[in-house]
Amino acid sequence: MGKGEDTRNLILEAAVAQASEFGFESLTIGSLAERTGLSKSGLFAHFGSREELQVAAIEAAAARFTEMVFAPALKAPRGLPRIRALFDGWLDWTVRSGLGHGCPMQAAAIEFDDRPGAVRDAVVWHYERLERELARAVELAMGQGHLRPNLDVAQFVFDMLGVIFAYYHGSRLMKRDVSAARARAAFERLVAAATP
Amino acid sequence: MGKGEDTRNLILEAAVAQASEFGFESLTIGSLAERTGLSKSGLFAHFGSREELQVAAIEAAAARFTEMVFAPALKAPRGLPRIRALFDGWLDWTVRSGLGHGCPMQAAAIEFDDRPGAVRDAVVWHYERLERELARAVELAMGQGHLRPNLDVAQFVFDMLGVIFAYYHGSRLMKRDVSAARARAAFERLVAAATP
DNA sequence: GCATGGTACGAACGGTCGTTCTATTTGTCA
DNA sequence: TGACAAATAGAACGACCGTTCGTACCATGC
Repeated sequence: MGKGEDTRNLILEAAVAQASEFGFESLTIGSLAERTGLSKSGLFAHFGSREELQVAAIEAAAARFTEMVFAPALKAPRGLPRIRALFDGWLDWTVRSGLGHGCPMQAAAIEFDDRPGAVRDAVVWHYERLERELARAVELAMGQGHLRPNLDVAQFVFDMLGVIFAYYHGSRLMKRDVSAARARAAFERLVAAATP
Repeated sequence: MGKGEDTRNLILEAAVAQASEFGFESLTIGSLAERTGLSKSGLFAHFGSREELQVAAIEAAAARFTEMVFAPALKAPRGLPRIRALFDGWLDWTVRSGLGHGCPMQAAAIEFDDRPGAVRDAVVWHYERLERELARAVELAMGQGHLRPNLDVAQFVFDMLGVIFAYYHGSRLMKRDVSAARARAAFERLVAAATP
């Protein structure tokens, strides 16, 4: 495909980085044009509107998450090891992605949770997919006998999300180095309560 | 004090409501002027800058949280009942406050976690206070014998925050009615693991 | 009843916003 | 290489941004 595709990907890379630091509301045509060295109209031509640009940035962030967290976890043996790999990868995927600032998906989730529209729909869609995949990994672990068979899967996913969110809060806002250790401790207690 | 104080409070009430729905980045002089029926310059005169307005809105939101969550919980007997009161009040304080949209403090936490400045400082300050008060309540419960004496207080606070954040995620973004029940179940498991 | 000072208004500033046009450059393929 | 399409630039638009300034209102204390 043409060179337009490359430019588009370059723009989205810059967009995800900027959203990680300043949120999706900061994704303006002008600031992204300056960041990428394009003209406003040249950049705009790749997307029909600002909203489409934001949606594309969500998709790009989700793709990066899949690549950085899910794909590596699939290499771990199914069951508890894979769940651990998911959790570990989830904790620092933004840093390993070179984003170095907050998780863009969570930023989008907060920014758009009360704003109906295409962006919100995209965020919800990706979180549903994420939680579904997570639930599937838990069920696999139950099938392997790593987790007890009467485990409430949705509750386990809920609890695991809580640990991640508390970690983001502690590390990104409060800048506490101890947050990673706290998150791992919480996760281990969660697993211990779910083993047969 | 004069009528200026009243107007200022009216502005801040509108600001907190708007931040609950659209975030603190949406707090523009123009939109708030229209919302309150004031002129732009008339509203602006109450604050030296937009940033000061945002800080004042943070303070107002924090004051509302104290009034709606902490103050009622202090009426509960110290120990576990008070912690339960804090948790219950925390879950739906925005609804009882007439905000009806997301928790403004969490929105501010995400929006400003990577943006140094007065707003971020205010957010961090209030979360530190909140977690300190929470830790004090836990210590009181340990003193009462409701929680085991070797409990890791900071870890308990971390876990409790996680439950709250997971609840906000489930109820505000994913619009799942079951989130409150999941949050209560998670909290009860947390308490059960912390009792002597 | 009148001065005084806090309170609000209206107009204007330079800048940025998203978006729309029309050119112009650039890349691709016969 | 030449033709044609894709990709980018440039200028302009109306709207809104935060902020400043000069002026009017209006409540209060004498």
